[in-house]
Amino acid sequence: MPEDLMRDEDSAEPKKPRQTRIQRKNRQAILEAALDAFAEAGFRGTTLDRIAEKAGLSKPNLLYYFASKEAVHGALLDGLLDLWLAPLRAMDADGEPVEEIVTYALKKLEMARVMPRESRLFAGEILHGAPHMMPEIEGPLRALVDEKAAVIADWMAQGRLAPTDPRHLIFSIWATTQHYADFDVQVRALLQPKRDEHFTQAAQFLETLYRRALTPA
Amino acid sequence: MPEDLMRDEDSAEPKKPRQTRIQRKNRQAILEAALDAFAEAGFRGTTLDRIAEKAGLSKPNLLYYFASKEAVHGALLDGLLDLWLAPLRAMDADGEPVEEIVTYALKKLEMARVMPRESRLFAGEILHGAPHMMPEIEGPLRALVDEKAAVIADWMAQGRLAPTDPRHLIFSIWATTQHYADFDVQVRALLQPKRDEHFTQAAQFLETLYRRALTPA
DNA sequence: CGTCCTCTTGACCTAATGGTCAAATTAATT
DNA sequence: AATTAATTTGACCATTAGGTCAAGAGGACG
Repeated sequence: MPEDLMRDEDSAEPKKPRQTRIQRKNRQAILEAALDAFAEAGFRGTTLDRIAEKAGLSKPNLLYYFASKEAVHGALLDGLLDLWLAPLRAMDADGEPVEEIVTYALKKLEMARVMPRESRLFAGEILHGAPHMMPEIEGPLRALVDEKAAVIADWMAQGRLAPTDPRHLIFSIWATTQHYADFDVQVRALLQPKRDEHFTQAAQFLETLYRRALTPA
Repeated sequence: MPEDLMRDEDSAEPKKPRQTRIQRKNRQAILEAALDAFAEAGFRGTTLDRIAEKAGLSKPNLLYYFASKEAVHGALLDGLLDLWLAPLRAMDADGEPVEEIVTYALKKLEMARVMPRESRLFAGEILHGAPHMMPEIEGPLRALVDEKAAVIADWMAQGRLAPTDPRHLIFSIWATTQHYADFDVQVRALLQPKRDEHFTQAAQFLETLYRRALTPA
């Protein structure tokens, strides 16, 4: 999974592979292990030994691939926002407004289901003040939100969507969908323990919620 | 604030004060400082020295009042769930359904505004698997949710509320409201930096959202 | 005002943890 | 096969952090 989170230095110029076979494999294993660990216990709660163990390496060997614990964390975070926002980017100004938004919410829910670790990693980062991600949030994220909020506002102005605050609408979609990843243990504890069935219910609920709230009178 | 989170041993039998004036003051200061610290940096990211410093005590002195870091954390968590669920408890089966739910959501939002630290403390706990709170979640919380879900289901059966999944409805209220506390830095980074004005907007948005989605056709 | 109990602290201990390093081992390359 | 470069690791180090302890300072009260 963290494949998506790894910056590939040489995407434009495949001059020198730079990454040997072994390197690629081990970096990969480290990021995978770290994602697991960080999502579970947070940055401070995760030890290098634990990551190394999960990755099947010795600690010094891990540090041969990443300069520090921070570096591992940073590598994970680097690609995360992009990955996370892909569905929002895909929201099409030329589509049918209600469908676009419902689709967005459902895609986001699906991501929460398939990538709960990424969601938790992100949640932890924001919860503790976004020390690493602030620039990306204030830059690209804000730009994207501004853009899409404008699209939604347009739809509303055209009467194709019941009027409400576009930004808070987006927040509510983030909140309701990520909730199923970030508060997973709580959700599971409060529902019957049928395997992931609740994601289907959640999808139905959210579709109903947003369809009712946004379909123009 | 953590006054509410402190277990008062002697509520029924005021036999022995047990708590001296100094004790009350210092325990209080410690919990207040710890709430700040834990909410900001999480359990593992918070040091006893930091708490002691914030509380204006020496570390050994802090440990005179609480046996361990765990104990401080536990003391904070102990009262938290009760405090957190008070608004849901207040939801009245005899009230007007839509109003009851909208009121609940708005109360919850208000709590997120007034007690963001408590919200973050809770979020961190759940995010990392609820190691301390699981019993309370599976016990009292689940019971309360079951009870209120039944009330909501009743309302829906009576046609006084548009039908949908009651539990997921509750989750959505938790998610959308707590989002403003837990993801505060993100919310602020994406909106104009007007002081807490966004809580008013959020209230309007949420009221609209739930009113539209729940008012029977 | 002396005694007992509460409170406070400086010094100290130990375990955990992030990180280093030189030496050894293994893969590439010629 | 030899040489070079990449990879791996055991031993080590320094710092941090949770927690202890014995002794001292402060308060309550007969």
